[in-house]
Amino acid sequence: MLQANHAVQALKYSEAVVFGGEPICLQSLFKKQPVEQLDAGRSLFFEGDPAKHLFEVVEGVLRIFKIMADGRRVITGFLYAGDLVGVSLRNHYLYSAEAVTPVKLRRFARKSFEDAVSDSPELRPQLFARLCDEMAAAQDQMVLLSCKNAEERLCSFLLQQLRRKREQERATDLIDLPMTRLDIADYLGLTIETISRTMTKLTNKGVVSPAGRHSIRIAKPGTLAHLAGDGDECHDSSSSVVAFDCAGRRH
Amino acid sequence: MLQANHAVQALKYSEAVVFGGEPICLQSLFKKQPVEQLDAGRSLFFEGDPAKHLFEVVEGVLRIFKIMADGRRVITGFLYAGDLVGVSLRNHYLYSAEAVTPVKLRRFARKSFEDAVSDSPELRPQLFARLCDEMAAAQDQMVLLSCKNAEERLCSFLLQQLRRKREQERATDLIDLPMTRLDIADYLGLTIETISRTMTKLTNKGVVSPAGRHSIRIAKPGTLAHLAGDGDECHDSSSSVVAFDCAGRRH
DNA sequence: CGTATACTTGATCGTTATCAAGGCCTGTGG
DNA sequence: CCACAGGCCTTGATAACGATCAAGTATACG
Repeated sequence: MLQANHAVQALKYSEAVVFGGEPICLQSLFKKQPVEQLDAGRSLFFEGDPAKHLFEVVEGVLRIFKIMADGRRVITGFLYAGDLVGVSLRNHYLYSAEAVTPVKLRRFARKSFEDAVSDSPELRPQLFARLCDEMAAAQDQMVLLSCKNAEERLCSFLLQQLRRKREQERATDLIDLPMTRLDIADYLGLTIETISRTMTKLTNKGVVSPAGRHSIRIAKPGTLAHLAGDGDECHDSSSSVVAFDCAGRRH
Repeated sequence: MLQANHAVQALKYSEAVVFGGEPICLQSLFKKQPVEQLDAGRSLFFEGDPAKHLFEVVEGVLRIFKIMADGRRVITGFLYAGDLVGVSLRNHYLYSAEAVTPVKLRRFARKSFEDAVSDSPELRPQLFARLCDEMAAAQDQMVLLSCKNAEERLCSFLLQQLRRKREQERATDLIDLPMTRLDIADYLGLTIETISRTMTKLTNKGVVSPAGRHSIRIAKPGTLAHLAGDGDECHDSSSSVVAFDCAGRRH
């Protein structure tokens, strides 16, 4: 959710100067703010807290999650450098946020942020686009949680990590997983044991090979994509009806 | 998702006239558009289609869904009178939309809508608020799909319907379910058999009593809320840490 | 080096999917 | 008005997938 566009960040910032200090991209808004540090495992805010600030992740990884009445935790997303935290809400945070790794971030007062975005015809569509990306990610996650089995879920997750890595680095097959197995389990709606077993299964199949506890090598990205079960994203509009008729029934 | 605010619709529309034709609420934008009809079961658009239009639901119920590669269907939401369809996207629809019941709706060109909202300092926060509501709904659905068992899921769904009904009608205990069991199943990530069995179980417990195929009486709303397992929405920020420590592990 | 934490593996159980059959509304045509 | 057909729903039997319980192993950190 709220994927990064930080590749063009520096460029946009220089453009901002040209337009008499009017920032052109969302990140440039945060540029003047001091960088704050958050140790691994520390909380940034809690679900239900008054939402006084937004944050931009400068470095590190955050998890955002909800706790159910009986103590079960649902991680609704991980946030990386360039992502914004705390946008999709009104008066109170929708979720809690914690540092997975040591995190560097910039803080922005909610009111000022909203005013700045509201005043700028450049920033508004950018914020809107981010919300839409976040919405699309949320829907993909619903599909995953509704339909996919353990293997498909884990493959989808690994694929997601691989894609993110490839956006910032050419031709990588080594991805790092800074979060724990429990984090992954709570994100995918599974248990740590199932994560562990499925990981072993993928290793035995030769799809991945472990490279330390928080790192993994993707040996067969194609197989991984196939096992993720997203069906190569074939959005043939006319075939939707057909697919509905011969609908399988697996959960 | 995109909950209705239609109670204040008429008022806002009259205010719009005062401000020299500048519409004050999102629905008033659609007021001039002709009402279109869609028979039950017919498609409004397909996932992946170029998103040329937005729609306002005037009457009836829509389902929005995605079809997976193997034909499985995930219903990501139902839309009712006052809801907007097709907002959270960019160039292509994120999901398919079909009429559950005969539907009346108003169409608006995407470009015109975006221009109108972009130009209006009144409309912008309204659209933003709707997106946030939609996001909150999506996250609740993720929690449901991640953690809740069949009974909790069905109770959550029934409670959702009851709340919606009560927003427009005082003290109702009779709700109608225009969608089929298959729709409910695909929305809750279950099968029709499980929906049926759970419904019977709730009937035996005296929590609900069936009133025809597409209608149901909520005999014990309190029990229903308790069984839904949302824990009375107790957002005590300090207790989040405690809850995490004694976290249960059920999926 | 030792301890705590994270992870892996194994055995068993439970919930829900799946397969199968029967019953009930709904709408249609005689 | 009734009979029939089709879809929709319910109920039952069985199986599978993943949760849970339990034990053992590896890794990070003091």
